[in-house]
Amino acid sequence: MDTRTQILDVAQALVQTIGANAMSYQHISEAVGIRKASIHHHFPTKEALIDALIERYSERFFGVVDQIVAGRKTAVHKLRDYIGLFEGTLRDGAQDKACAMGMLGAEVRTLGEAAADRVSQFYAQNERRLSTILDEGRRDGTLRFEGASPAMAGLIFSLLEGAMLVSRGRNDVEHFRVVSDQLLKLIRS
Amino acid sequence: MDTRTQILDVAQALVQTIGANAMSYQHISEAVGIRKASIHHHFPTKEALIDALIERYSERFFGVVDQIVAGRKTAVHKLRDYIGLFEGTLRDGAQDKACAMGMLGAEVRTLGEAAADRVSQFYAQNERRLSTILDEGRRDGTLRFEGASPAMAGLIFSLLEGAMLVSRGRNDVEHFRVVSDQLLKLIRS
DNA sequence: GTCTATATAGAGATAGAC
DNA sequence: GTCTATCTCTATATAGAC
Repeated sequence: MDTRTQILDVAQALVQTIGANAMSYQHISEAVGIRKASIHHHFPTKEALIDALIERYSERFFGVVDQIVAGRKTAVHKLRDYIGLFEGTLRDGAQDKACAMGMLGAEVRTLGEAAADRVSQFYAQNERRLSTILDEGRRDGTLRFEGASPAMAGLIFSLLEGAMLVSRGRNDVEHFRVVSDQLLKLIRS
Repeated sequence: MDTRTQILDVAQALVQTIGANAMSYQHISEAVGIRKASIHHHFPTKEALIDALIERYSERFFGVVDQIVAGRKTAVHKLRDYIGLFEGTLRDGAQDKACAMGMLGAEVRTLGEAAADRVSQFYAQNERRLSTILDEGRRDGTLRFEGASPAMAGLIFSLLEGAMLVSRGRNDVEHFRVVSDQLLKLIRS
């Protein structure tokens, strides 16, 4: 694996566990096995590293999400799969990882302009995908809820980000499943 | 106002906007108008400052929450008031502030043990209060939902924390209201 | 592309005068 | 209780050899 990828992998894992502000070149240097100065060859500044990390994370995430949305399952199954992405992140590896974009959302006032914009877009685009699934659920009869789909999509996305945050804070990964199961109880036909 | 209180006020506002890791004695020093060294007289370490901040924040928060819970309104109105606490924080002051405990939740892996414990307790205690309101709502007939009250309480708390995070990330405070209104549409009788 | 060496800034923290 | 002065450590970043 090339060094650039290794750096991004380590940096992303650090963002997902301790956040961008607590992440340092020293951390990355030790984990990758190169000197701090060498990181600057691949990413001239920390801001550039974070920007690159966000771009890759978004691209990958929507790659998976769009596959779910375009699939042939019923809407409620698509929603389950979507929720599974978040739960999978929480259960990924030894350390419980948060959504990188959730962590950066908390730190958004300390990010550069480009990064802050991308975080905002990530949220809006997730809600758009969710809204599509919800509309489909009303059509195929697998989902039922009061209110408009975009508002419900906003609720679901905030809920999933919040549940990751709270589950980690409680040191109880299972809490995420309790909450997401409760969501499905509310909107499943 | 005494210096200790001023320091706590500034530190709390900083945690709520940029987070504990981005907050420095330099920031506090400038805002309060004393030297960095003087802060150490009141709080020997940053960890002690954060611990004190958390204790005060929790105490104040539950002071208000318990008044809401103990009031004579219907459960749905109590829930509205509870949600209003979060929205009020978001709209407090010029800068949009997050819940201090939400910010610290994101940073929980970088906190000391005492602080991490208190964050965890804050979450659990909020859910307990919410569960009480939800039980009451089923009794007084103002709330209706599938599933158990503790699970629903977990959902609501994660939702509110997540909605604050996402609303700030989207740079759209109104988003919080859209989401919280949608919640009420789902569970109001 | 990675290294050593270094620059510069800022962090949290301490000692001791007033 | 606040100050000046200083310490130590770590942060991001750069220069230039290999």
